[in-house]
Amino acid sequence: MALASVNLTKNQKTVLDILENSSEPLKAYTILFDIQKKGIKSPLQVYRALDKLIEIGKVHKIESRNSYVACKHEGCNAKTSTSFLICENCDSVTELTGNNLISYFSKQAEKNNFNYKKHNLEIFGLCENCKLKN
Amino acid sequence: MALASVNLTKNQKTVLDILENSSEPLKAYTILFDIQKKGIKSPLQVYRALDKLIEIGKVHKIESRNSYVACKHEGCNAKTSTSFLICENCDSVTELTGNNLISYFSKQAEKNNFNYKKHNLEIFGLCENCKLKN
DNA sequence: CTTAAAATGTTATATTATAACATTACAATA
DNA sequence: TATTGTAATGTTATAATATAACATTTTAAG
Repeated sequence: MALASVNLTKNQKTVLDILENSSEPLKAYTILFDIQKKGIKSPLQVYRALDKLIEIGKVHKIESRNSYVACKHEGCNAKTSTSFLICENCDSVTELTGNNLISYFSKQAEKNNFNYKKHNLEIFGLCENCKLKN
Repeated sequence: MALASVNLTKNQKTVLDILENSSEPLKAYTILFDIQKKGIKSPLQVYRALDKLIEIGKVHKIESRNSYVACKHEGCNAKTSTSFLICENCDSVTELTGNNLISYFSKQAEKNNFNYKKHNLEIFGLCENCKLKN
């Protein structure tokens, strides 16, 4: 079986590759336009690759921006939950890790008799670089 | 000046009214179809009303669902930040309030030298009713 | 009243995402 | 290796979500 990445297909590898080499989140149609040389011609091919990559946790979607970002954490367990710091100035994105968020949210949910399963968290503000510049 | 709601225009009132009387979040085009009798004919009229209502904090957007929900908290200060519990079974939505989340996120952000401004949080799972049924 | 800002009405179009269906690749196993 | 079932692909069309542009009207403040 080996690592999930070993099993990626051509289209999936192509899409993951462009995301991993991007310094910022990309939109589906941006990905499409950037890789039309590599045989991917239709939106659906991009979306299907993204779906799979998200499913195995190699890519996360940033909901508020309709953008996609490659996960940098080897063996990231965020197949479902994601937590991001998003810079409003330069659009850079940092992923928060660690389970302390999950246990915190579980408790918050419990107070409302709600059974926690997963979450999306997007924190907006200024990254270190942009803080210094302003 | 008085309360923000006093200053709402006809279209804004119409859109807010349908959201406040809905038991669940609504999509923009659902709102449009539901209120065409009241003189709203184009998507833009709905989106403009929504933009304004979001700006004054009477409505929040649920990013992962492209849906909109009326805020039930009198004088809600969540003009920008939002925190929701979303039931995966029945799609009901509960808004979390209180500033403890904000101070928690500020600290998490600071650990990454990130200057917190606002956030969107969406927690998915089972609401109290659906927990009991399953 | 006047005037400036905000909201409206309308048409067109941009952006994001999925449906449907025929075909191909591929791994498990009989 | 032949079979077979699952996943992935390729392709066309279309659905769903959201904004641009611009002329006009309403509104509230001075």
